[in-house]
Amino acid sequence: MDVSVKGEYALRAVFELSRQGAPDPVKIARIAESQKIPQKFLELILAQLKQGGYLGSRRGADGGYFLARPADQITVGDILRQVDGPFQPSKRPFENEPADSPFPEMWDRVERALSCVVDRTTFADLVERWRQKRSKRVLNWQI
Amino acid sequence: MDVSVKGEYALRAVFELSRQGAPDPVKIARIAESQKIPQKFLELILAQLKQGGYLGSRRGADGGYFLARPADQITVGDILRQVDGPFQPSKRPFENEPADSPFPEMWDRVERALSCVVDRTTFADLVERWRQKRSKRVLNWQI
DNA sequence: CGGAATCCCTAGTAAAATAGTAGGGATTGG
DNA sequence: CCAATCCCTACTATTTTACTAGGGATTCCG
Repeated sequence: MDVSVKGEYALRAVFELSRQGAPDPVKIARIAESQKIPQKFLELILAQLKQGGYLGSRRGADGGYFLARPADQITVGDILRQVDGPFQPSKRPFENEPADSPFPEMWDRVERALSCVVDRTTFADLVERWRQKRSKRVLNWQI
Repeated sequence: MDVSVKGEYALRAVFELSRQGAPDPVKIARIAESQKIPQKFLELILAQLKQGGYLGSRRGADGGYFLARPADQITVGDILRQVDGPFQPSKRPFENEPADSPFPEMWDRVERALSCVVDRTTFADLVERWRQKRSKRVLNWQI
């Protein structure tokens, strides 16, 4: 029931790209630094996200990665499934499980509950919440 | 986001014990057979569940395992946490994460959503649903 | 056009987790 | 006493995780 480090990194990277908002590409090196992610590892992750259609890229000097679609059309669930694979509880039923087992139904509930959060949280939402938190902090700091 | 095979085995074993209802101990060999679990592996799992206070046991001929408390006071979440450890999303925040990160809050939501299912589903519930399903099947079979 | 900066692609790898197996010792009921 | 059962420790093969390494392909700039 956990999320891999790779998944975390992927979320952070997409968050970083969403935060910029700008359409100009951001370099891997910059994402890696600002989110404290090993650069070479991040390269692999970003390639995977591009392959999933979530990111685009440009090579050469002044190249980098960018969102392939607006931040309000990419969800946390999209990214996690792309890098960590599907949430497994749905892979049920178990091998030669009797038809009257109560577990598949429960796993369905679990998956729906999970989906309610991760498939409804877009990166636009995350950026908005982040901005709100930050403005509160600045307010406190000014008092 | 998946559940280990060990976790599945643990759930099935406790379900099997709950289904019997009887207070007399059930042998490991019997649980292993009826739920298709490698016996020696199951021994380890049951020991762990006993150590968590969910099961009791008796040795010797006519020994076995039994629920340490009523099935309506053991939840799926209890068992999963005992054998697979705590659900990791709560282990956030990430190392030296900025205070305004939007992720910890999201992981909290995820955990609450998960908890709503696994910590509210008792083995008494599972047995009840199983009985209902089975009675429906029998009904169909009789027509 | 040259060359530097960037992404791209394949491979390898150390450490940890997973899913067991093995072998015998301690208790208990008959 | 003895057979059946749980109990305990250790070992192990396989897979997954979290990276690292090295160079190739593009693109922009001057």
